Amino acid sequence: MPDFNLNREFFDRPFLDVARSLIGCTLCWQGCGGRIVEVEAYAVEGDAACHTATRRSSRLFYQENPPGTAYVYLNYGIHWMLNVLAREGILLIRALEPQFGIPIMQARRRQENLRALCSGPGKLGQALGFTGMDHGKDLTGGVFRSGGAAEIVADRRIGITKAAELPWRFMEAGSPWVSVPPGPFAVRPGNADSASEATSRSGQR
DNA sequence: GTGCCGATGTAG
DNA sequence: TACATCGGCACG
Repeated sequence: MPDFNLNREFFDRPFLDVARSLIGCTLCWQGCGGRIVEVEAYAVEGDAACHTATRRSSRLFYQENPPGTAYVYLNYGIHWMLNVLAREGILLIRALEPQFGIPIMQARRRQENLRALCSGPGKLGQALGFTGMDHGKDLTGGVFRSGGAAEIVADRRIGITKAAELPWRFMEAGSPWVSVPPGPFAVRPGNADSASEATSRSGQR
């Protein structure tokens, strides 16, 4: 089984490729983390939901930092969101299967249930202890490591109002650790007939 | 199970 | 003012 560090070259690829590749990889931050099962992608150009569309400071940050840099920000005044810069895009790490430092994460979350530890970007940020102090840090030094093969499902992004129809929320198929399971619009990337796939999926519900 | 709602910081 | 969210509470 391959287990190598995800270096600068890994993140310096088209951001959608990086997003898909991250599923099944490992994230370990100061002893806490696990297997990544959900990642959302935002395009630096032409994506109304991306911070770069409305924030000059965000565009500047993207321009001044290389792929593999942490983009951490506070949302709703409460939740720290972990993102990683990639080529032409920013990737939100939304959920992972807890594997490392579980007692510490349980303490930070004040939550015993493993399913509730990292199943959402806010929970993940709290469990791993990310804060604004980590904004701008380099994550290519062993934080991310490759994992085994993963079957990918793509669905619409959630929690946003602008450009929400883009199928840029990537998950591991069948994973019980995601924030929200794939819905009727979910597709397997690379499937030519996504519409019929979505129809048959919704019909099985 | 569903749905509403308040918390709380900050960029624009 | 609008958020890339979450947990608690009401309901039944």
